[in-house]
Amino acid sequence: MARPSQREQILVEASRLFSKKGYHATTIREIAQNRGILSGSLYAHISSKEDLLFEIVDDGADAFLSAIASVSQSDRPPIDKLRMALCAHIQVIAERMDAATVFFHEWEALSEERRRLIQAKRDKYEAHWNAILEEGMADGSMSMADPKFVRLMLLSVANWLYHWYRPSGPLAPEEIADRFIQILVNGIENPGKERDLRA
Amino acid sequence: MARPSQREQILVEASRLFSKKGYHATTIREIAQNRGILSGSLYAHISSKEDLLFEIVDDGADAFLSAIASVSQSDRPPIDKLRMALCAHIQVIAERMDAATVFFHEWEALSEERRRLIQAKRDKYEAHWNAILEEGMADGSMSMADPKFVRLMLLSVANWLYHWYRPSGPLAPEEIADRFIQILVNGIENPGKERDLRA
DNA sequence: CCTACCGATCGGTAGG
DNA sequence: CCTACCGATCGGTAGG
Repeated sequence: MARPSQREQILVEASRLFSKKGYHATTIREIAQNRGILSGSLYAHISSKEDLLFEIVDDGADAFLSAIASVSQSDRPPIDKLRMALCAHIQVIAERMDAATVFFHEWEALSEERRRLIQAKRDKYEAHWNAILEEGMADGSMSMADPKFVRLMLLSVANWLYHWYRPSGPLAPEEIADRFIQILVNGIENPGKERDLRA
Repeated sequence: MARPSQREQILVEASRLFSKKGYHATTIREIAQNRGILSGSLYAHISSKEDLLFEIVDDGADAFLSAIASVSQSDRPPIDKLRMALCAHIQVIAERMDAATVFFHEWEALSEERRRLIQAKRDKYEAHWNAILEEGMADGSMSMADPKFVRLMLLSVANWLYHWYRPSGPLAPEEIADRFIQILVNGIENPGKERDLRA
């Protein structure tokens, strides 16, 4: 990787500020100042503040999509795919916390046309998860009354990471994924104790 | 309930706009206009825009806390408490979607002092969940390697609701809670198929 | 990338 | 609750 261009560095700085303060609360003067230039000079590299937001959010959507695409294409058993998909999702967030925060927090600030574009990528992403769960039901390795809620549960847990994950924390992304999968796969009820006897 | 005061109606309108457009993107002129008055007249009812945000967020925190407090105090079995706590959480969000969205999305826009106040209430809320899980482990009805992650999973799922729940949707809060609890309690692995044989 | 600036709009106030 | 307004700041541009 060559040294990052000024444009790339502007994007990194915008991600940082948008994630910390929010899109609307961040001024282009702050972004410019932190890059050592004046606000007017920003416009030699970008054409509008919203373009900056769109590029961050769209890059994020692509990162999630390409991570799960490679998992979907593997020929591992479905429960392994589930673990790999969750791990990949967590890694995307872990490696770009700022962009992930902007992705979940600020994508609705985009114009309607661009919002639709991002929504389409989100739909595509969810479809990958659905496919993994359906495969698991088809081969008998998974059993669930409501796959839609399992997917919702998985993505809720995976997405919520942007609220609490810290790269300096004690657990690597793989370990976090393992713990969630273990809970989800086995459940929390103690098999030694019959539920029906307690009611 | 008597007719709501102008102040209460301003809070409702502010919740609606803050949740839809974000705190910083909402102007006090919009709030005033939607209440049929001019922006300057707002200040007869509130003292600042941030006060409006704080009141919404703080009311939300109190709603979550009082909902789980009544569950904690009941003498039902821990798994029932889990279901009740999740149901109560979902109901708080369902009954005040706008405030819940502002609570999760905009609380970081508060001043540091007020942010600390809200954080303290969030910590207290999490402690209630921990207590329920610990009770379940103590009486043997639940079994988990990592209670911290079970709590994280529960709260991730519960909190993510503000992204997708719609009061007009097909499922009542209780039904949503039931489906999540069923997945979490029983797990998704098909007991008829041994995991170790597939590796 | 800077100088110099624009029209618009922001949260908020004084005085009634 | 209105009239009338404030200082500050916003995103963005023209011309170099």
